[in-house]
Amino acid sequence: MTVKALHERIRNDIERCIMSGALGPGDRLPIESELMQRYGCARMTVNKALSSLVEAGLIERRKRAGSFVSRPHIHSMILDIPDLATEVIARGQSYEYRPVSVIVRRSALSNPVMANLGGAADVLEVSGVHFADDVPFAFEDRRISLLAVPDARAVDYSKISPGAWLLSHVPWSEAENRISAIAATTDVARQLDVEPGAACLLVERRTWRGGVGITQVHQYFLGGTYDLVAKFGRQSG
Amino acid sequence: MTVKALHERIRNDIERCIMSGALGPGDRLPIESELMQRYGCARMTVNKALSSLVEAGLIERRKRAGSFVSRPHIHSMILDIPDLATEVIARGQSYEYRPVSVIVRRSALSNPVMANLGGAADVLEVSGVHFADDVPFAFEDRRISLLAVPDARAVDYSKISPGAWLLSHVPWSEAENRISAIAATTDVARQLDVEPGAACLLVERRTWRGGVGITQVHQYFLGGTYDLVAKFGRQSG
DNA sequence: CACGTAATAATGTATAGACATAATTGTACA
DNA sequence: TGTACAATTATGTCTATACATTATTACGTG
Repeated sequence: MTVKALHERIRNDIERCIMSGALGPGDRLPIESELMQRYGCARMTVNKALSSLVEAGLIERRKRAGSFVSRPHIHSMILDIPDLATEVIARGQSYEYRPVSVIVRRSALSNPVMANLGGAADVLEVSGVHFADDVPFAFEDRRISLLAVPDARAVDYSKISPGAWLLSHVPWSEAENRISAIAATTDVARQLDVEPGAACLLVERRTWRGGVGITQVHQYFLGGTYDLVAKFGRQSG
Repeated sequence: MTVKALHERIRNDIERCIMSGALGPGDRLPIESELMQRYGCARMTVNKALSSLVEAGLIERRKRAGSFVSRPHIHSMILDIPDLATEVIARGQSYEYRPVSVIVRRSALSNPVMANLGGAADVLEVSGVHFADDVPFAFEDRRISLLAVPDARAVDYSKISPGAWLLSHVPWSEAENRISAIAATTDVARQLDVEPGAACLLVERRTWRGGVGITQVHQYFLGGTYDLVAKFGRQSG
């Protein structure tokens, strides 16, 4: 796969130097006019390559001082959050979601959980279990703002999981995931058919669209049957 | 914080439209020449703004067709992995690392764990416990390739944790994290001073530099005392 | 009607030059 | 000696223009 554009070639050249360690954190890059000569091109072309590296967090630039390879921060990595149904099916297993309960709760402003989902509007509470080959592997407990997503009320969640339905019907702009480990409560344990106290991976996700809360969900994954993978090239923060 | 550059202003204007939902996935943006007129600037300026949005994965552009808001993929998010010492201290607690064992293991190629760390070279195995206010909250079990990092042998790990030492002495280019929940083994439970079977968050991290394995670590966090947060603006891929 | 070809509309890349901005370095003066 | 100020250097932004690329649309002929 050859790179055509000159600015991309320049970018890739420098990126390779950084990735291979030939240029380490803090090292200074050649100045624009030197790269300009080396590649026999205009300054704007070099500039585009370097700007792209800045956006990617690979280098930092200071006026009068020059361009420098930035120190990688371990703090931010790319986390892959696969779609449950897709991943299970990709493993050659059958996937199914079975709702446990669906209720509409009149919102009370005093409830802090609700405040996130648009204040005084009603909230749909849907809980259910995800199965792989008819074995439960995740229990989820979700709240959906009926203010933001009135259509969610009419959906038949025995046909489609609320996550899948939301993903394909509601555009969203921001999300936050919190990942931790907890011991299964009796409730969760019963749904997942394990002993209370078994280790579970808990993913708490909240989703917004332009500042308005759409949904929040607690997903309890059976320890060992599921893991999240965060791959990483390089990043600055 | 006012944005100075015009291309950034244009970029932010459009970004806000997308984030607020005024422009939804699939919607078409004005063509360059229209934005050019609207902002009274040259085409290259508009182009820079739009290119930046492409790099950020917010929009996609097709020749002759135009620019379109891209559909967000839930698959990749930014995961924040804080530095343990920094985070504990930020909470106003005291931080300490105490090594449990440090041994040099002659590598055997047949051992698949070793293969990752450079084949036939020796490997340093360091395990220890992280304390917050003298209470253990994480146990870690780490292997360091002495081929990639010969200096690691001479470090006094009762003074500095291997993670902290590596971070400040060894540049790296790639990493992978695998996150899951497990029940504490008797070994881990003893180190963390909990009952065997207690829920733990397990983070397995592997780090490379230009394809050469540097270190791999298993970190067991006491369930509940620690969680990872993945924030998210918008991403495509 | 089908199909190949030309016109067209949009983005993609690149240039050369201009002026702005910021940080460092050097110099001159108190 | 130290400090204020000016010169220098490297990046930051923007313009106006040119030509390349590519997908769509329109057209015209067999």
